[in-house]
Amino acid sequence: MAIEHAILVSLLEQPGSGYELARRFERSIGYFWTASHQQIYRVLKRMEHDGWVDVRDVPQHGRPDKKEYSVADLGRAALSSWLHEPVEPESLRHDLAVKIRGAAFDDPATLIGEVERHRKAHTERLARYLAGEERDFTGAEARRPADGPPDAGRELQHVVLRGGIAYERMTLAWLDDVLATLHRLGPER
Amino acid sequence: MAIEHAILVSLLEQPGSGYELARRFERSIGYFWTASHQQIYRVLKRMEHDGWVDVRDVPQHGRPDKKEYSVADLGRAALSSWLHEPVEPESLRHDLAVKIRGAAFDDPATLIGEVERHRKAHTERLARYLAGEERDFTGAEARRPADGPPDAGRELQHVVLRGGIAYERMTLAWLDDVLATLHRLGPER
DNA sequence: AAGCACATGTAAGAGGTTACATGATTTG
DNA sequence: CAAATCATGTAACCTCTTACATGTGCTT
Repeated sequence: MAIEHAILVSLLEQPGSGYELARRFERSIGYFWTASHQQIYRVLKRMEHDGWVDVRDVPQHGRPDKKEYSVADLGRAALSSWLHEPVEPESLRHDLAVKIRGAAFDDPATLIGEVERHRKAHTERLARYLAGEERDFTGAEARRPADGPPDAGRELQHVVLRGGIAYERMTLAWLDDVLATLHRLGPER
Repeated sequence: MAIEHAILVSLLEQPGSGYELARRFERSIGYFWTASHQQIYRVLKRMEHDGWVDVRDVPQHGRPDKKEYSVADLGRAALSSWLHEPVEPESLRHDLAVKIRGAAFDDPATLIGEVERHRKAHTERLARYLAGEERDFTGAEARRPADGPPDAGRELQHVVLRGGIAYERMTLAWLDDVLATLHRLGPER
C-alpha cells in the first residue's frame, strides 16, 4: 500500500542505510516500486519515530558514517498486518498510451522516435533483469547442489523477477505493434 | 506527463462534462490512467482559467444542468508541445510484488487468497477489454466495408487497447506462476 | 420511501517531486 | 584538480486521495 512496506521488506531481506535503500530502489525492489532518497530519509525518520525500525550508528573509515536501519518488532507486526489485508489490483498509468491516442490530433509520425526511445529503454531493462536472473537464480553459481530445504525467500524473489521479465517482453512486443501501426499510418496521408 | 494531457485527449475525442470525463476515466482512457471526479473538477477549473478549454452551459431537462468542456486553441497547442517532448519510460508500481517478497517473512500460504482475488479482477478486466475490442474494432458492426481512408484515431485507439489486452494476458500468466510457486512452498514445510 | 444515476463541488491531509545544501574520499 | 561515489538531510511545491457536502429526478 505504501512505501513503508517496501522498505520493511527490503530491510528484512538485508538491514542497511537510507542511502543503500535508495540504491536498492533503483534496482531489485525498485523494479516494481520507485522512491527517491529524499522520500526514503523522510519515511525512515517517521518509521524510527513510530518504533518500526531500529537505528545503529556505524562508523566507517574512508567513508562518511552511516546509520544502519533494521526492522523492529513493531515494524514486523505492521508488515504482517498489511500482508493480511487486501490491496486493490493496480491500474496502469501509462503516459505513452495517452500520447499515442493524442497523436491522432497531431502528426502520428512524430511519435516514432519517442516510441523507439522507449523500446530501447525496455530492451536494456530486460537485459538487466535476465542478467540478474542468470546471476542469482539460473546460473551455475546459483544452482549449487540442492543440499538444504527450498529457500522460500529465494523462490519468491525469483517469481517476482519473472514477472518483471514477462512485463518487459510483453511491452517490447507491444511497442513493435505500436511502431508498425504508426508506420502504416505515416507515409500515405 | 500529467492528467491535463489525458483530459485534453479525451475532450478532443469527444467534448463533455466533468462528470462524463470521470466516467471515461473509469473505462476507456482510464485503462491506463485513473482520475477521480474531485481531481478532474479541480484540474478543469485550472485549465479553464489558463484558457486551455472552453466551457458551455448546457441546460438539461430531467437532469441537472451540465458544463460542457471542449479544447481551445491554447489547449491544443499545449498538447502538441507535450507530444513533441520526451516522457520517461514508466516504472511499474506493483503492491502485489512487494507483498510476495514480504511473504517470505510471514506465511506464504496466506497470500494465495489474495493472489486469486487479483487473478479474478484481471480476468474480468480482460473480458471487458475483449468485449470492447469486438464491439469497436473487430466485430461485424465495426468492420463496415472500407469506404473511407484509414481512420488514424481509430487505429491508434485500437493499438492502445491491444496493449491493455496484452498486459492483462501477461499478468494472468504471471499470477498463475505466482500461485504455482506459493503452492510449491506451502504444503511441505 | 429508498436507492441509484446524474451533476458539481470544498477541505484536509498524505504522498511524491524538484531544488537546494553540505561534506568526505576515491578515481581518473 | 575535477568528477564520481558515499552519505544525509531541508524546504517548497505539486499531486492525489479521502471524506464531506448538496441537490434533482427516475426507478423499484
